[in-house]
Amino acid sequence: MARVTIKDIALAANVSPMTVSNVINARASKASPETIERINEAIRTLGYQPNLSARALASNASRLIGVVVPFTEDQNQLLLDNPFYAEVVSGIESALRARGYFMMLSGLGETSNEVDALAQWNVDALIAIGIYREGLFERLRKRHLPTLLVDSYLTDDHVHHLRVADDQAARRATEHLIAHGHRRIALVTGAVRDGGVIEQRLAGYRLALDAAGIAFDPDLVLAGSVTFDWGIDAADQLVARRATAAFCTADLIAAGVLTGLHQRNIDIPGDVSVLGFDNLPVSRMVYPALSTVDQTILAKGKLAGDIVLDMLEGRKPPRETLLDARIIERQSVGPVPK
Amino acid sequence: MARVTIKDIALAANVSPMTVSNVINARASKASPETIERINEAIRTLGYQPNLSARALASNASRLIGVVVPFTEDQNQLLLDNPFYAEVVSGIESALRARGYFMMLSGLGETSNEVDALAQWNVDALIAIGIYREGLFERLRKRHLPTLLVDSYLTDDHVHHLRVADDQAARRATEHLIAHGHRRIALVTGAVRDGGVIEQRLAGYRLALDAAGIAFDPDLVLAGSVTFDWGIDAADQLVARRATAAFCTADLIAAGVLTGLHQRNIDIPGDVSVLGFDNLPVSRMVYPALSTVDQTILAKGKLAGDIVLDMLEGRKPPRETLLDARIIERQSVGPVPK
DNA sequence: CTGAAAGCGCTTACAG
DNA sequence: CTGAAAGCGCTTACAG
Repeated sequence: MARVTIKDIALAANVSPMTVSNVINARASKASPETIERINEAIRTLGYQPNLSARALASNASRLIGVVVPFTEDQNQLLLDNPFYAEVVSGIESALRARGYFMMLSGLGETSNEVDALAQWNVDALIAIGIYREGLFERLRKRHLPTLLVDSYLTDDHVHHLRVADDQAARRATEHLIAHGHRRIALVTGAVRDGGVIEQRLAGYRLALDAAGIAFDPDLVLAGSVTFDWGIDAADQLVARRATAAFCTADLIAAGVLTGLHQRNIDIPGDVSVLGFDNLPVSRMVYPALSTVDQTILAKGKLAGDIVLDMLEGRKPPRETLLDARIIERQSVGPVPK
Repeated sequence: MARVTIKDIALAANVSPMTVSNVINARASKASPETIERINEAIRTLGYQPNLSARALASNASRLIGVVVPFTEDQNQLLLDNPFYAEVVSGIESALRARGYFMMLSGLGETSNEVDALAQWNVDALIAIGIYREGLFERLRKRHLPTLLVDSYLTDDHVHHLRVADDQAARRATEHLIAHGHRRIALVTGAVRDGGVIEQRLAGYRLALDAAGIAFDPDLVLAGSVTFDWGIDAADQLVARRATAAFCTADLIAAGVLTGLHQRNIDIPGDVSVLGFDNLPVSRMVYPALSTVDQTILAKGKLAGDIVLDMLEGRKPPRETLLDARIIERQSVGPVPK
């Protein structure tokens, strides 16, 4: 039982292989209704499955989209430490699947060449999530692949962008805390990097402070990494610096802050208010339930998929797509203690 | 700048394309050191990248592994609702990448034919996670693809298995609760299905009860779904049925139970003890930190990748691989209240 | 140690 | 509306 090919179908339906190809690819008006019916019948009875490698080779288009997610060298896996990635990827996958494309997912290290690997499969386009390192970016731009950068501020004429309006979102978040009477508001965050998302959020935070006439205190910016453990550590400094509220630029960090605060028997939000960012599922699971900035991650992923396919199908989506974020009020933010 | 092919290399190095092919594929002893050096030089300067579609077509092997994760029809995305999948997939991806294979990831619905899609790409093998439905299984077995089932008890001669020793793990978990003096121990779980993992855990739970001389009470088995929300609801019944401890067959459920209990001002573990299963990252983030059964998910994913590649490379791994699970003690389990 | 030839399963101009 | 031919970029026996 060798693989059934287009030739077998052609034989069975009494046409040439090329007519079969035309019918399969729905190039209408290229075959009579009867021919089409005969061919489809043959496809059904013989159980024909197109060979996509062959198609990709011949047509120079693969219907394959490469998705790269950064990972750090020391922990060699992706998705894991931040559920954010899982959710974006999930959104992308469903958007692609809905439109008949396939996803090739790869982690992307600092030095290695996973992008090359994807290129070898002739992916039609690339979606890169959270790329900020210039080096990687250079590597990406060398291939003239249609590329969508999610959550990156690196600029280039040949690249499309999708992100939330980070400065605005951070500004609103900070204002939310100010509206509850807080003035000593810490920003707990990952590393601030050029071209990264956190830089923008820091700017939004400062804008809100300025507008409220609160002096910016660099000691209140606690930059570490986007991890639960960093949040636990940051709780110490929060207390030491007498902050009454913490705006965390990731729910993962916020969850850590909550845990760190519990360990010191500090009441949330009685003593300290905590606001997150992302609205990950985990934000509902912690105690107290975390107030956070919703960035509709899943929708973002789907949109990423759709934008990239629009690019491929010549629908010229805008170079930059900005998503709105809104605050979800739960139990972790309250009025400033007297 | 057309694509540089094997021919270009051959031309530049003054050999035939087939020698280039031999060198690229490291078929040793097939070329003199000088030839090899000349070819590699040409590859470097011309920036040659093999076309994997062409290779797959010609060699009838793709180095592509299909990974399918079930999703439910109503919510059309994968990974999302259970971080467990994200972590397994992450493990698989890194194992495959380390050995030069690629992962093709797809959601798998009840009725749809994503497996067909993967087959069209000529994946060399399939890893299916959490497949229990007979229908799907039939579809899988029809293709004579090497297949590894993760967390499934469906049996078939042509399939390999990887899972934790669920009955044993559940038994030990229940015994852990019994050792703390509990006798009214609820089992909070997803739907119990033939060929599913939960069936086995239920069996282990009963074994532990029997061994301790505790009568099995069907009212104490709370079966819903593997979700946070189900956990919240289950908390009500826990109270109504006067359970002093809950063994949850997933951390996600346990997180919900914690939240539901908090809403009723029930102290954990003072009034009710809660034990989870999985040791997801979230189990550290909830309050109190969740005692749980560690099933080393990431390692499991890596192992899944390695087993499948061993199969492909003719190393004949055992048909069934069983993982051990151990209990991680944190703060959610305590002595039975007097 | 190296090569000429055929073929993997498709699609793409080009004809008719 | 349909077909014969060439080609996509590789690999695989088979020779020498």
